[in-house]
Amino acid sequence: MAVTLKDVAARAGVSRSAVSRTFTVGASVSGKTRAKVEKAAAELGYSPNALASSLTTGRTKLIGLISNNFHNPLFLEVFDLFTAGLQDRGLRPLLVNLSDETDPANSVRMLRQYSVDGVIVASSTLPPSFAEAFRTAGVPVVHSFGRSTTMPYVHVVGIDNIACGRMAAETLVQRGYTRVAFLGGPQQATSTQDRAQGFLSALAEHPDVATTVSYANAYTFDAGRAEMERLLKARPAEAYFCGDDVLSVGALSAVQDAGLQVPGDIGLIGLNDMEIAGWQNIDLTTIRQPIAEIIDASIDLVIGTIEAPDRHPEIRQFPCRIVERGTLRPRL
Amino acid sequence: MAVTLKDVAARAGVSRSAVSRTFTVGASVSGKTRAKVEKAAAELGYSPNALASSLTTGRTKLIGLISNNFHNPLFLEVFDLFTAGLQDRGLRPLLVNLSDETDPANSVRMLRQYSVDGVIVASSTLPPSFAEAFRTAGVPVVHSFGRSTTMPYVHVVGIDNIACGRMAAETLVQRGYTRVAFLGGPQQATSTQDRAQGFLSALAEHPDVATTVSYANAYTFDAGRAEMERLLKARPAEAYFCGDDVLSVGALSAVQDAGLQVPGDIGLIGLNDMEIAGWQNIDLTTIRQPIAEIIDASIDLVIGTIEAPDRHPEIRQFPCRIVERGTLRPRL
DNA sequence: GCTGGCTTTGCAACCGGTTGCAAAAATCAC
DNA sequence: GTGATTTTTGCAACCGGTTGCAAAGCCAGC
Repeated sequence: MAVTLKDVAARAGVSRSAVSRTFTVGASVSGKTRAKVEKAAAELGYSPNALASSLTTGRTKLIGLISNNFHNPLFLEVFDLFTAGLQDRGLRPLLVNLSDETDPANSVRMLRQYSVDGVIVASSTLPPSFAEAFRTAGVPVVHSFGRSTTMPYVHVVGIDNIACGRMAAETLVQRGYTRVAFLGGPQQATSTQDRAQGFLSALAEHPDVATTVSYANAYTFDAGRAEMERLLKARPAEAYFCGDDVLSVGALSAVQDAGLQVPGDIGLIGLNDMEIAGWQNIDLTTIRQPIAEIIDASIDLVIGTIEAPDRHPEIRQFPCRIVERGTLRPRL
Repeated sequence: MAVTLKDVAARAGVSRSAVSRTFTVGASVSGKTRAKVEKAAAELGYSPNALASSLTTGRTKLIGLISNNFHNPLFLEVFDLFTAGLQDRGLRPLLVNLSDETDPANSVRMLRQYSVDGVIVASSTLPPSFAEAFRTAGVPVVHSFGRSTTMPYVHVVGIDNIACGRMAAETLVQRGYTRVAFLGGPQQATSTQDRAQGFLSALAEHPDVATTVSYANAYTFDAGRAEMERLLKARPAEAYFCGDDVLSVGALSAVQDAGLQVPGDIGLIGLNDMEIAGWQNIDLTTIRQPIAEIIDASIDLVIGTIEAPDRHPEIRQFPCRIVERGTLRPRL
């Protein structure tokens, strides 16, 4: 059915090696045979079998892209950038949806069966141990949007969540809010833990500002809305730093439905700057996470590690910045 | 580095075939050797190389998942369901982002290099010819969310866009609107063409209802908003059927910003029922597209075609239904 | 025309598996 | 225990490529 190396060799009247060589860059072939081979290949519609060649070269150009965030609109942008970025570099993403299953062993095994050259774990909620399982199995791996530890065992690319928490706190203080709160995502998510820590530690320097903390049980609209509804029953804070943008939008809708004004009665600041945050009927003030840079760096790191497997684990953190929109009152 | 069949065979004291057989279901192995092999495999941490075996079996269990919709939140749900559904059936999605490149030849070549067992084209904007290129190349293919023609050349799974247009029209008439409009997506998208056709043909039976048509230049928030802003400058219709949900939300935001009430002054009905449409601060009345069914059917069809390549091209259409929310006034 | 150096070519082994076939082993019937 | 039948096993060839190596081809210089 499919046309192979042998067919082309026969047609071109050369050896199989000659054909193989014309399709490997940097191999030694004379102009004459190359021409013959290319002609035959074109006539037969031949294109080399990437999988077969991977057997000997040890490279499949397949990259496992693992995520458990299939409900956060930000991740559509993430997938867009990852797939486009990998393609541009001649790599192919093998997508793994981890939503249900949480056992890393399974994913490790499966991705090794397909001998992926490397793995990118794109998640802010998976524990570091997940990505580490790949390293242990000898697969180059980078954890994107992960938590940075001081002694990383794998590459981690992302933002400084503690600094973001601090940035949110300082922004709220600057805007003159005196009763502020953190509305986090699930408490076991490292991203939420770090954001809370940064937020609280910055506010510790402002004893005049009252601070509270609570957690939604997921990074979802419904969870954010439910938690905010709960908060509104008692005396709410003047401004909330929400764990992420979807959560913020959920909270926003609860506030509006309660008949309160944003940012007049209650201020909100999110984190991520997903596309939707800029939609004029959402118009969420938020902290922008530079996902394009994070993804670029992640791809570069995974490629670098494929080429030099013993490369030392690296942390790459990208600065975030506030995107001013309509859910926080202006600077005093 | 990696442990292979040979290593296991040596350790278990059997031939390579014996090892291969214990890992192929339905092969003839005695309980005794199977035990020996499994023990050795476990000790060595062996798992078979799927790519190597694909060489002889001709099956990679790789499915190309091609899309150009990386900016429509609906497609995050689509990717979620596709990846999960494929995984459940032991298949792996090789994701292809077609956003920039539009030449099918390239994708065909690339996916053949990776000898995918089949291809799913998930897009409502790509022309039928795109999916057909795979069929011509001998690759099992199904076009999900595609246009159904009477004489299909490939499997097409989706909804009846003409019927949806008609459903929208009839709904608007039932609600007592007398000046209605279609606000389509890009005019060259087959989905928009069909929805317009259904909408207009149904309204042709209601000569008392004034009907207009216009098109946004993309299925995006900004395009929907821009087009609605333009429409609001003249005397707008009483109700709009928008090409899809993102477009609707864009239009919605324009209407609200103009100080008009929805559904009081202007009614809106979308199509898709993406998750966000149900968010309480969007609360979009829309026509629900049963994506889970569509995706399930797509996967079944692609598997069926892998098993029986000469299978006749099939059309599978799933019924849509109205999801009542807050952007259309109630039935009179 | 011959020698030496460099390039090109084909052979054959190999990558990690699968599988048809025939021999060996186990099972069965008597 | 014997012969016939069935099951299990290993050999060897193959899937579609790559690559080290040595032979062949080429060209320059003398």
